[in-house]
Amino acid sequence: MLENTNMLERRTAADAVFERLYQEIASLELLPGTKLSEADVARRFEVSRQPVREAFGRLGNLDLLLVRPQRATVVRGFSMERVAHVRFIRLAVEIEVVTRACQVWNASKAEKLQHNLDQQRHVIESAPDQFHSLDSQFHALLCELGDCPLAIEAIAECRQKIDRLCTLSLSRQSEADTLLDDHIALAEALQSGATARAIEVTRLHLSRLDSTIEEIHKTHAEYFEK
Amino acid sequence: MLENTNMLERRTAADAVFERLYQEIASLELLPGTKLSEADVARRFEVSRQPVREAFGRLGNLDLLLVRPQRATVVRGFSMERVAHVRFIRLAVEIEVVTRACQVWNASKAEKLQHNLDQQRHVIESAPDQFHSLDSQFHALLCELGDCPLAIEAIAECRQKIDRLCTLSLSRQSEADTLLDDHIALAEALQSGATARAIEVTRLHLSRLDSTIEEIHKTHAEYFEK
DNA sequence: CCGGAACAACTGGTATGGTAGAATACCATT
DNA sequence: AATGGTATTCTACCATACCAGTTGTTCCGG
Repeated sequence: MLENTNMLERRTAADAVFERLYQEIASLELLPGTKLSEADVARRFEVSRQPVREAFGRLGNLDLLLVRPQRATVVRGFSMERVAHVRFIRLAVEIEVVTRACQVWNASKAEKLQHNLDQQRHVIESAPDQFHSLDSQFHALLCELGDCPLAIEAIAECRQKIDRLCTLSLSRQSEADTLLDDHIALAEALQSGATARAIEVTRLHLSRLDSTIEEIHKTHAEYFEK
Repeated sequence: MLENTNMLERRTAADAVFERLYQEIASLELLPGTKLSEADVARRFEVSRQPVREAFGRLGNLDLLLVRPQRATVVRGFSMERVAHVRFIRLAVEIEVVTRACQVWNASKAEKLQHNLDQQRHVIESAPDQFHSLDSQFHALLCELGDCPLAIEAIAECRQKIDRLCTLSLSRQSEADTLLDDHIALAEALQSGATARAIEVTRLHLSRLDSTIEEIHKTHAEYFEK
Protein backbone atom coordinates (compact mmCIF):
# COMPACT_ATOMS: atom_id res chain seq x y z
CA MET A 1 0.00 0.00 0.00
CA LEU A 2 2.41 2.66 1.16
CA GLU A 3 -0.33 5.19 1.81
CA ASN A 4 -2.49 5.79 -1.19
CA THR A 5 -1.47 9.41 -1.52
CA ASN A 6 -1.82 9.64 -5.25
CA MET A 7 1.37 11.02 -6.61
CA LEU A 8 -0.72 13.00 -9.04
CA GLU A 9 -2.05 15.16 -6.28
CA ARG A 10 -0.35 17.89 -4.41
CA ARG A 11 2.39 16.76 -2.09
CA THR A 12 1.75 18.13 1.33
CA ALA A 13 4.44 18.80 3.88
CA ALA A 14 3.08 15.91 5.90
CA ASP A 15 3.60 13.59 2.93
CA ALA A 16 7.19 14.66 2.60
CA VAL A 17 7.96 14.13 6.26
CA PHE A 18 6.23 10.76 6.21
CA GLU A 19 8.11 9.47 3.21
CA ARG A 20 11.46 10.63 4.46
CA LEU A 21 10.95 9.14 7.90
CA TYR A 22 9.62 5.95 6.38
CA GLN A 23 12.77 5.51 4.32
CA GLU A 24 15.00 6.19 7.27
CA ILE A 25 13.21 3.64 9.39
CA ALA A 26 12.97 1.02 6.64
CA SER A 27 16.65 1.38 5.82
CA LEU A 28 17.54 1.17 9.50
CA GLU A 29 19.16 4.58 9.52
CA LEU A 30 16.83 5.01 12.45
CA LEU A 31 17.32 1.96 14.61
CA PRO A 32 14.60 0.42 16.76
CA GLY A 33 14.46 2.11 20.11
CA THR A 34 15.48 5.51 18.76
CA LYS A 35 13.50 8.28 20.38
CA LEU A 36 11.87 10.81 18.13
CA SER A 37 10.26 14.03 19.22
CA GLU A 38 7.74 16.00 17.23
CA ALA A 39 9.65 19.17 17.99
CA ASP A 40 13.04 17.77 16.98
CA VAL A 41 11.84 16.34 13.70
CA ALA A 42 9.94 19.54 12.98
CA ARG A 43 13.16 21.53 13.33
CA ARG A 44 15.07 19.02 11.18
CA PHE A 45 12.60 19.35 8.31
CA GLU A 46 11.97 23.03 8.92
CA VAL A 47 8.22 22.65 9.22
CA SER A 48 5.85 23.07 12.11
CA ARG A 49 4.95 20.28 14.47
CA GLN A 50 1.64 19.75 12.74
CA PRO A 51 2.78 17.88 9.61
CA VAL A 52 5.22 15.90 11.72
CA ARG A 53 2.41 14.90 13.99
CA GLU A 54 0.42 13.62 11.06
CA ALA A 55 3.39 11.66 9.73
CA PHE A 56 3.86 10.12 13.18
CA GLY A 57 0.27 9.00 13.12
CA ARG A 58 0.63 7.24 9.80
CA LEU A 59 3.88 5.57 10.82
CA GLY A 60 2.16 4.46 13.99
CA ASN A 61 -0.56 2.79 11.95
CA LEU A 62 2.14 0.84 10.14
CA ASP A 63 3.52 -0.31 13.49
CA LEU A 64 6.77 1.45 12.73
CA LEU A 65 6.43 3.98 15.53
CA LEU A 66 5.07 3.64 19.02
CA VAL A 67 3.44 6.91 19.96
CA ARG A 68 1.81 7.27 23.34
CA PRO A 69 0.35 10.36 24.96
CA GLN A 70 2.77 12.40 26.98
CA ARG A 71 5.54 9.92 26.35
CA ALA A 72 8.45 9.94 24.00
CA THR A 73 7.76 8.43 20.56
CA VAL A 74 10.14 5.60 19.72
CA VAL A 75 10.94 3.54 16.65
CA ARG A 76 9.41 0.14 17.18
CA GLY A 77 11.52 -2.97 16.96
CA PHE A 78 10.63 -6.21 15.28
CA SER A 79 8.25 -8.61 16.91
CA MET A 80 8.36 -12.32 16.21
CA GLU A 81 4.60 -12.34 16.55
CA ARG A 82 4.08 -9.71 13.87
CA VAL A 83 6.65 -11.39 11.66
CA ALA A 84 4.89 -14.72 12.01
CA HIS A 85 1.57 -13.08 11.24
CA VAL A 86 2.84 -11.47 8.08
CA ARG A 87 4.53 -14.64 6.92
CA PHE A 88 1.37 -16.64 7.48
CA ILE A 89 -0.62 -14.28 5.29
CA ARG A 90 2.05 -14.34 2.64
CA LEU A 91 2.14 -18.14 2.57
CA ALA A 92 -1.63 -18.42 2.37
CA VAL A 93 -1.81 -15.94 -0.48
CA GLU A 94 1.05 -17.47 -2.47
CA ILE A 95 -0.49 -20.92 -2.19
CA GLU A 96 -3.82 -19.66 -3.47
CA VAL A 97 -2.05 -17.86 -6.30
CA VAL A 98 -0.21 -20.93 -7.55
CA THR A 99 -3.39 -22.97 -7.17
CA ARG A 100 -5.22 -20.64 -9.50
CA ALA A 101 -2.23 -20.37 -11.79
CA CYS A 102 -2.25 -24.14 -12.20
CA GLN A 103 -5.82 -24.02 -13.37
CA VAL A 104 -5.31 -21.41 -16.06
CA TRP A 105 -1.81 -22.32 -17.15
CA ASN A 106 -0.83 -22.44 -20.80
CA ALA A 107 2.19 -22.28 -23.07
CA SER A 108 2.06 -18.53 -23.42
CA LYS A 109 2.18 -17.99 -19.67
CA ALA A 110 4.94 -20.56 -19.29
CA GLU A 111 7.00 -18.65 -21.81
CA LYS A 112 6.66 -15.37 -19.96
CA LEU A 113 7.68 -17.00 -16.71
CA GLN A 114 10.60 -18.69 -18.44
CA HIS A 115 11.82 -15.32 -19.64
CA ASN A 116 12.02 -14.10 -16.06
CA LEU A 117 13.81 -17.29 -15.02
CA ASP A 118 16.40 -16.75 -17.72
CA GLN A 119 17.04 -13.28 -16.39
CA GLN A 120 17.44 -14.67 -12.91
CA ARG A 121 19.96 -17.20 -14.15
CA HIS A 122 21.86 -14.45 -15.85
CA VAL A 123 22.11 -11.91 -13.06
CA ILE A 124 22.96 -14.55 -10.50
CA GLU A 125 26.31 -14.76 -12.25
CA SER A 126 26.86 -11.23 -13.43
CA ALA A 127 25.00 -8.94 -11.02
CA PRO A 128 23.83 -10.76 -7.89
CA ASP A 129 22.56 -7.56 -6.32
CA GLN A 130 19.80 -7.46 -8.90
CA PHE A 131 18.47 -10.86 -7.94
CA HIS A 132 16.25 -9.50 -5.22
CA SER A 133 14.42 -7.32 -7.70
CA LEU A 134 13.90 -10.19 -10.14
CA ASP A 135 12.68 -12.34 -7.28
CA SER A 136 9.98 -9.78 -6.60
CA GLN A 137 9.10 -9.67 -10.26
CA PHE A 138 8.84 -13.43 -10.37
CA HIS A 139 6.23 -13.54 -7.64
CA ALA A 140 4.36 -10.59 -9.08
CA LEU A 141 4.36 -12.33 -12.44
CA LEU A 142 2.86 -15.41 -10.84
CA CYS A 143 -0.02 -13.34 -9.51
CA GLU A 144 -0.56 -11.80 -12.91
CA LEU A 145 -0.42 -15.06 -14.80
CA GLY A 146 -2.64 -16.69 -12.18
CA ASP A 147 -5.31 -14.08 -12.78
CA CYS A 148 -4.84 -12.70 -9.29
CA PRO A 149 -3.48 -9.22 -9.96
CA LEU A 150 -4.95 -8.19 -6.63
CA ALA A 151 -2.60 -10.46 -4.78
CA ILE A 152 0.42 -8.53 -5.97
CA GLU A 153 -0.07 -5.70 -3.57
CA ALA A 154 -0.94 -8.04 -0.73
CA ILE A 155 2.37 -9.82 -1.22
CA ALA A 156 4.23 -6.57 -1.71
CA GLU A 157 2.80 -5.36 1.56
CA CYS A 158 4.05 -8.48 3.30
CA ARG A 159 7.49 -8.22 1.76
CA GLN A 160 7.72 -4.61 2.77
CA LYS A 161 7.37 -5.42 6.43
CA ILE A 162 9.90 -8.22 6.23
CA ASP A 163 12.42 -6.39 4.10
CA ARG A 164 13.28 -4.14 6.98
CA LEU A 165 14.37 -7.28 8.74
CA CYS A 166 16.26 -8.71 5.83
CA THR A 167 18.37 -5.59 5.58
CA LEU A 168 20.22 -7.15 8.48
CA SER A 169 20.74 -10.36 6.58
CA LEU A 170 24.19 -10.86 5.25
CA SER A 171 24.77 -13.57 2.67
CA ARG A 172 21.74 -13.40 0.45
CA GLN A 173 23.95 -14.27 -2.44
CA SER A 174 24.70 -17.77 -1.26
CA GLU A 175 20.98 -18.36 -0.97
CA ALA A 176 20.16 -17.05 -4.40
CA ASP A 177 21.01 -20.38 -6.01
CA THR A 178 18.59 -22.19 -3.75
CA LEU A 179 15.84 -19.68 -4.41
CA LEU A 180 16.33 -19.96 -8.15
CA ASP A 181 16.11 -23.74 -7.93
CA ASP A 182 12.80 -23.32 -6.11
CA HIS A 183 11.53 -21.01 -8.82
CA ILE A 184 12.49 -23.49 -11.50
CA ALA A 185 10.85 -26.37 -9.66
CA LEU A 186 7.71 -24.30 -9.30
CA ALA A 187 7.67 -23.46 -13.00
CA GLU A 188 7.97 -27.15 -13.82
CA ALA A 189 5.14 -28.05 -11.51
CA LEU A 190 2.95 -25.42 -13.12
CA GLN A 191 3.88 -26.65 -16.55
CA SER A 192 2.86 -30.19 -15.70
CA GLY A 193 -0.28 -29.02 -13.95
CA ALA A 194 0.74 -30.66 -10.67
CA THR A 195 -1.11 -28.44 -8.22
CA ALA A 196 -0.13 -30.39 -5.14
CA ARG A 197 3.52 -30.32 -6.17
CA ALA A 198 3.35 -26.58 -6.83
CA ILE A 199 1.94 -25.96 -3.37
CA GLU A 200 4.58 -28.14 -1.82
CA VAL A 201 7.35 -26.20 -3.56
CA THR A 202 5.79 -22.92 -2.47
CA ARG A 203 5.74 -24.01 1.16
CA LEU A 204 9.35 -25.05 0.99
CA HIS A 205 10.33 -21.88 -0.84
CA LEU A 206 8.84 -19.55 1.73
CA SER A 207 10.19 -21.58 4.62
CA ARG A 208 13.71 -20.76 3.42
CA LEU A 209 13.42 -17.52 5.35
CA ASP A 210 12.84 -19.31 8.64
CA SER A 211 16.49 -19.93 9.37
CA THR A 212 17.48 -16.44 8.29
CA ILE A 213 14.91 -14.82 10.54
CA GLU A 214 15.76 -17.11 13.41
CA GLU A 215 19.41 -16.19 13.07
CA ILE A 216 18.67 -12.49 13.06
CA HIS A 217 16.48 -12.99 16.08
CA LYS A 218 19.50 -14.30 17.95
CA THR A 219 22.24 -12.09 16.60
CA HIS A 220 20.25 -8.87 16.84
CA ALA A 221 18.02 -9.59 19.82
CA GLU A 222 18.28 -5.95 20.83
CA TYR A 223 16.09 -4.94 17.89
CA PHE A 224 13.24 -7.19 18.93
CA GLU A 225 10.35 -6.44 21.22
CA LYS A 226 8.89 -8.78 23.82
CA MET B 1 -6.72 -4.25 14.08
CA LEU B 2 -9.05 -1.32 14.57
CA GLU B 3 -6.22 1.01 15.50
CA ASN B 4 -4.07 -0.43 18.21
CA THR B 5 -4.80 2.34 20.66
CA ASN B 6 -4.59 0.24 23.75
CA MET B 7 -7.75 0.70 25.69
CA LEU B 8 -5.65 0.67 28.80
CA GLU B 9 -4.16 3.99 27.91
CA ARG B 10 -5.72 7.37 28.11
CA ARG B 11 -8.57 7.98 25.70
CA THR B 12 -7.88 11.09 23.73
CA ALA B 13 -10.52 13.25 22.12
CA ALA B 14 -9.23 12.10 18.74
CA ASP B 15 -9.90 8.50 19.73
CA ALA B 16 -13.47 9.32 20.68
CA VAL B 17 -14.16 11.16 17.43
CA PHE B 18 -12.58 8.36 15.43
CA GLU B 19 -14.59 5.63 17.07
CA ARG B 20 -17.86 7.48 16.81
CA LEU B 21 -17.35 8.34 13.15
CA TYR B 22 -16.22 4.81 12.45
CA GLN B 23 -19.42 3.40 13.85
CA GLU B 24 -21.56 5.85 11.94
CA ILE B 25 -19.85 4.98 8.69
CA ALA B 26 -19.83 1.23 9.31
CA SER B 27 -23.50 1.24 10.23
CA LEU B 28 -24.31 3.33 7.17
CA GLU B 29 -25.74 6.17 9.23
CA LEU B 30 -23.30 8.14 7.12
CA LEU B 31 -23.90 7.03 3.57
CA PRO B 32 -21.21 6.90 0.89
CA GLY B 33 -20.87 10.27 -0.77
CA THR B 34 -21.75 12.23 2.35
CA LYS B 35 -19.58 15.30 2.69
CA LEU B 36 -17.89 15.91 6.01
CA SER B 37 -16.06 19.02 7.08
CA GLU B 38 -13.55 19.33 9.88
CA ALA B 39 -15.35 22.37 11.20
CA ASP B 40 -18.81 20.79 11.13
CA VAL B 41 -17.76 17.61 12.86
CA ALA B 42 -15.77 19.60 15.39
CA ARG B 43 -18.89 21.56 16.32
CA ARG B 44 -20.95 18.37 16.51
CA PHE B 45 -18.57 16.73 18.96
CA GLU B 46 -17.74 19.97 20.74
CA VAL B 47 -14.01 19.66 20.26
CA SER B 48 -11.54 21.65 18.24
CA ARG B 49 -10.75 20.86 14.63
CA GLN B 50 -7.46 19.26 15.53
CA PRO B 51 -8.72 15.94 16.94
CA VAL B 52 -11.22 15.74 14.10
CA ARG B 53 -8.42 16.16 11.66
CA GLU B 54 -6.53 13.29 13.21
CA ALA B 55 -9.62 11.09 13.13
CA PHE B 56 -10.08 11.94 9.46
CA GLY B 57 -6.55 10.81 8.81
CA ARG B 58 -7.09 7.44 10.42
CA LEU B 59 -10.37 6.87 8.63
CA GLY B 60 -8.63 7.78 5.41
CA ASN B 61 -6.05 5.07 6.01
CA LEU B 62 -8.89 2.57 6.33
CA ASP B 63 -10.26 3.71 2.98
CA LEU B 64 -13.44 4.85 4.66
CA LEU B 65 -12.90 8.53 3.92
CA LEU B 66 -11.48 10.25 0.90
CA VAL B 67 -9.64 13.28 2.10
CA ARG B 68 -7.85 15.47 -0.40
CA PRO B 69 -6.14 18.80 0.14
CA GLN B 70 -8.38 21.78 -0.26
CA ARG B 71 -11.30 19.60 -1.22
CA ALA B 72 -14.32 18.43 0.68
CA THR B 73 -13.85 15.19 2.57
CA VAL B 74 -16.39 12.54 1.59
CA VAL B 75 -17.39 9.11 2.83
CA ARG B 76 -16.03 6.62 0.34
CA GLY B 77 -18.31 4.14 -1.32
CA PHE B 78 -17.64 0.50 -1.93
CA SER B 79 -15.39 -0.63 -4.72
CA MET B 80 -15.76 -4.00 -6.35
CA GLU B 81 -12.00 -4.06 -6.70
CA ARG B 82 -11.37 -3.59 -3.00
CA VAL B 83 -14.10 -6.08 -2.18
CA ALA B 84 -12.56 -8.66 -4.47
CA HIS B 85 -9.16 -8.03 -2.95
CA VAL B 86 -10.40 -8.52 0.59
CA ARG B 87 -12.31 -11.64 -0.33
CA PHE B 88 -9.28 -13.13 -2.02
CA ILE B 89 -7.19 -12.67 1.09
CA ARG B 90 -9.91 -14.10 3.27
CA LEU B 91 -10.27 -17.18 1.07
CA ALA B 92 -6.54 -17.79 0.99
CA VAL B 93 -6.26 -17.48 4.75
CA GLU B 94 -9.25 -19.70 5.50
CA ILE B 95 -7.94 -22.41 3.21
CA GLU B 96 -4.58 -22.39 4.90
CA VAL B 97 -6.29 -22.50 8.29
CA VAL B 98 -8.35 -25.57 7.52
CA THR B 99 -5.32 -27.20 5.95
CA ARG B 100 -3.39 -26.85 9.16
CA ALA B 101 -6.42 -27.78 11.23
CA CYS B 102 -6.67 -31.04 9.33
CA GLN B 103 -3.13 -31.89 10.28
CA VAL B 104 -3.53 -31.33 13.99
CA TRP B 105 -7.12 -32.47 14.40
CA ASN B 106 -8.18 -34.67 17.29
CA ALA B 107 -11.25 -35.67 19.27
CA SER B 108 -10.87 -32.85 21.78
CA LYS B 109 -10.86 -30.21 19.07
CA ALA B 110 -13.77 -31.86 17.31
CA GLU B 111 -15.77 -31.66 20.51
CA LYS B 112 -15.15 -27.96 20.95
CA LEU B 113 -16.21 -27.28 17.39
CA GLN B 114 -19.27 -29.46 17.84
CA HIS B 115 -20.29 -27.38 20.84
CA ASN B 116 -20.31 -24.26 18.66
CA LEU B 117 -22.30 -26.09 15.99
CA ASP B 118 -24.92 -27.08 18.55
CA GLN B 119 -25.28 -23.46 19.54
CA GLN B 120 -25.70 -22.49 15.89
CA ARG B 121 -28.40 -25.08 15.47
CA HIS B 122 -30.15 -23.76 18.52
CA VAL B 123 -30.18 -20.03 17.77
CA ILE B 124 -31.14 -20.60 14.15
CA GLU B 125 -34.53 -21.58 15.53
CA SER B 126 -34.86 -19.39 18.58
CA ALA B 127 -32.81 -16.26 17.94
CA PRO B 128 -31.68 -15.94 14.33
CA ASP B 129 -30.14 -12.53 14.90
CA GLN B 130 -27.43 -14.16 16.99
CA PHE B 131 -26.32 -16.44 14.18
CA HIS B 132 -23.94 -13.88 12.74
CA SER B 133 -22.03 -13.72 16.00
CA LEU B 134 -21.77 -17.49 16.26
CA ASP B 135 -20.62 -17.62 12.66
CA SER B 136 -17.74 -15.34 13.58
CA GLN B 137 -16.96 -17.49 16.58
CA PHE B 138 -16.96 -20.60 14.43
CA HIS B 139 -14.29 -19.25 12.10
CA ALA B 140 -12.25 -17.86 14.97
CA LEU B 141 -12.46 -21.24 16.65
CA LEU B 142 -11.14 -22.87 13.51
CA CYS B 143 -8.09 -20.63 13.61
CA GLU B 144 -7.51 -21.42 17.23
CA LEU B 145 -7.94 -25.16 16.82
CA GLY B 146 -5.77 -25.08 13.72
CA ASP B 147 -2.94 -23.50 15.68
CA CYS B 148 -3.23 -20.28 13.69
CA PRO B 149 -4.36 -17.80 16.33
CA LEU B 150 -2.74 -15.11 14.22
CA ALA B 151 -5.20 -15.68 11.43
CA ILE B 152 -8.11 -14.64 13.60
CA GLU B 153 -7.38 -10.96 13.34
CA ALA B 154 -6.62 -11.23 9.65
CA ILE B 155 -10.03 -12.74 9.05
CA ALA B 156 -11.70 -10.30 11.42
CA GLU B 157 -10.13 -7.47 9.46
CA CYS B 158 -11.55 -8.87 6.23
CA ARG B 159 -14.99 -9.39 7.70
CA GLN B 160 -14.97 -5.86 9.01
CA LYS B 161 -14.59 -4.37 5.59
CA ILE B 162 -17.30 -6.57 4.13
CA ASP B 163 -19.74 -6.20 6.98
CA ARG B 164 -20.38 -2.62 6.01
CA LEU B 165 -21.62 -4.02 2.73
CA CYS B 166 -23.67 -6.79 4.23
CA THR B 167 -25.61 -4.31 6.33
CA LEU B 168 -27.47 -3.71 3.11
CA SER B 169 -28.26 -7.38 2.71
CA LEU B 170 -31.78 -8.33 3.58
CA SER B 171 -32.60 -11.96 4.11
CA ARG B 172 -29.64 -13.32 5.98
CA GLN B 173 -31.96 -15.61 7.84
CA SER B 174 -32.88 -17.67 4.82
CA GLU B 175 -29.18 -18.19 4.17
CA ALA B 176 -28.34 -19.20 7.70
CA ASP B 177 -29.45 -22.76 7.04
CA THR B 178 -27.12 -23.05 4.11
CA LEU B 179 -24.22 -21.60 6.06
CA LEU B 180 -24.83 -24.00 8.92
CA ASP B 181 -24.85 -26.93 6.50
CA ASP B 182 -21.48 -25.74 5.21
CA HIS B 183 -20.12 -25.57 8.74
CA ILE B 184 -21.31 -29.08 9.45
CA ALA B 185 -19.82 -30.42 6.23
CA LEU B 186 -16.53 -28.76 7.09
CA ALA B 187 -16.53 -30.29 10.56
CA GLU B 188 -17.11 -33.71 9.06
CA ALA B 189 -14.28 -33.26 6.60
CA LEU B 190 -11.95 -32.24 9.41
CA GLN B 191 -13.06 -35.21 11.47
CA SER B 192 -12.26 -37.62 8.67
CA GLY B 193 -9.00 -35.86 7.87
CA ALA B 194 -10.08 -35.15 4.29
CA THR B 195 -8.01 -32.05 3.59
CA ALA B 196 -9.05 -31.74 -0.03
CA ARG B 197 -12.70 -32.02 0.92
CA ALA B 198 -12.29 -29.42 3.68
CA ILE B 199 -10.75 -26.98 1.22
CA GLU B 200 -13.51 -27.64 -1.26
CA VAL B 201 -16.17 -26.91 1.35
CA THR B 202 -14.36 -23.74 2.38
CA ARG B 203 -14.31 -22.48 -1.19
CA LEU B 204 -17.98 -23.17 -1.59
CA HIS B 205 -18.78 -21.64 1.77
CA LEU B 206 -17.08 -18.35 1.04
CA SER B 207 -18.49 -18.19 -2.47
CA ARG B 208 -21.98 -18.00 -0.94
CA LEU B 209 -21.43 -14.27 -0.62
CA ASP B 210 -20.88 -13.84 -4.35
CA SER B 211 -24.53 -13.66 -5.24
CA THR B 212 -25.32 -11.41 -2.30
CA ILE B 213 -22.60 -8.96 -3.19
CA GLU B 214 -23.50 -9.04 -6.85
CA GLU B 215 -27.09 -8.26 -5.99
CA ILE B 216 -26.14 -5.35 -3.77
CA HIS B 217 -23.90 -4.09 -6.54
CA LYS B 218 -26.94 -3.84 -8.77
CA THR B 219 -29.60 -2.70 -6.33
CA HIS B 220 -27.39 -0.10 -4.65
CA ALA B 221 -25.15 0.95 -7.48
CA GLU B 222 -25.14 4.49 -6.13
CA TYR B 223 -22.96 3.41 -3.18
CA PHE B 224 -20.21 2.04 -5.41
CA GLU B 225 -17.22 3.85 -6.84
CA LYS B 226 -15.82 3.45 -10.32
C1' DC C 1 26.54 7.40 50.72
C1' DC C 2 21.86 6.45 49.66
C1' DG C 3 16.73 7.22 49.14
C1' DG C 4 12.94 10.05 48.24
C1' DA C 5 10.48 14.22 47.40
C1' DA C 6 10.21 18.48 44.85
C1' DC C 7 11.15 20.64 40.70
C1' DA C 8 12.50 21.58 35.94
C1' DA C 9 12.62 20.06 31.26
C1' DC C 10 10.22 17.77 27.82
C1' DT C 11 6.50 14.90 25.86
C1' DG C 12 2.37 14.62 22.92
C1' DG C 13 -2.65 16.54 22.88
C1' DT C 14 -5.65 20.46 22.06
C1' DA C 15 -7.29 25.06 20.62
C1' DT C 16 -7.19 28.74 17.38
C1' DG C 17 -5.91 31.94 13.63
C1' DG C 18 -4.32 32.51 9.14
C1' DT C 19 -3.39 30.85 4.19
C1' DA C 20 -3.61 28.79 -0.46
C1' DG C 21 -6.34 26.47 -3.40
C1' DA C 22 -10.80 24.41 -5.15
C1' DA C 23 -15.71 24.82 -5.86
C1' DT C 24 -19.70 27.42 -6.46
C1' DA C 25 -22.63 31.16 -7.26
C1' DC C 26 -23.33 35.14 -9.76
C1' DC C 27 -23.26 38.57 -13.07
C1' DA C 28 -21.87 40.61 -17.44
C1' DT C 29 -21.40 39.87 -22.15
C1' DT C 30 -22.56 37.82 -26.35
C1' DA D 1 -30.81 31.97 -23.15
C1' DA D 2 -26.08 30.32 -23.16
C1' DT D 3 -21.50 31.19 -21.79
C1' DG D 4 -17.28 32.97 -19.75
C1' DG D 5 -15.05 35.34 -16.36
C1' DT D 6 -15.04 36.91 -11.52
C1' DA D 7 -15.94 37.21 -6.70
C1' DT D 8 -17.36 34.86 -2.77
C1' DT D 9 -17.29 30.89 0.11
C1' DC D 10 -15.80 26.83 1.28
C1' DT D 11 -12.04 23.27 2.04
C1' DA D 12 -8.05 21.13 4.34
C1' DC D 13 -3.30 22.49 5.47
C1' DC D 14 0.03 24.80 8.31
C1' DA D 15 1.92 27.58 12.16
C1' DT D 16 1.71 28.99 16.84
C1' DA D 17 0.44 29.11 21.66
C1' DC D 18 -1.04 26.70 25.54
C1' DC D 19 -2.15 22.62 28.41
C1' DA D 20 -1.66 18.32 30.95
C1' DG D 21 0.72 14.56 31.89
C1' DT D 22 5.59 12.00 32.10
C1' DT D 23 10.33 11.72 32.87
C1' DG D 24 14.68 12.75 34.52
C1' DT D 25 17.32 15.44 37.63
C1' DT D 26 18.61 17.71 41.52
C1' DC D 27 18.85 18.56 46.06
C1' DC D 28 17.84 17.76 50.76
C1' DG D 29 17.32 14.59 54.77
C1' DG D 30 18.59 10.46 56.90
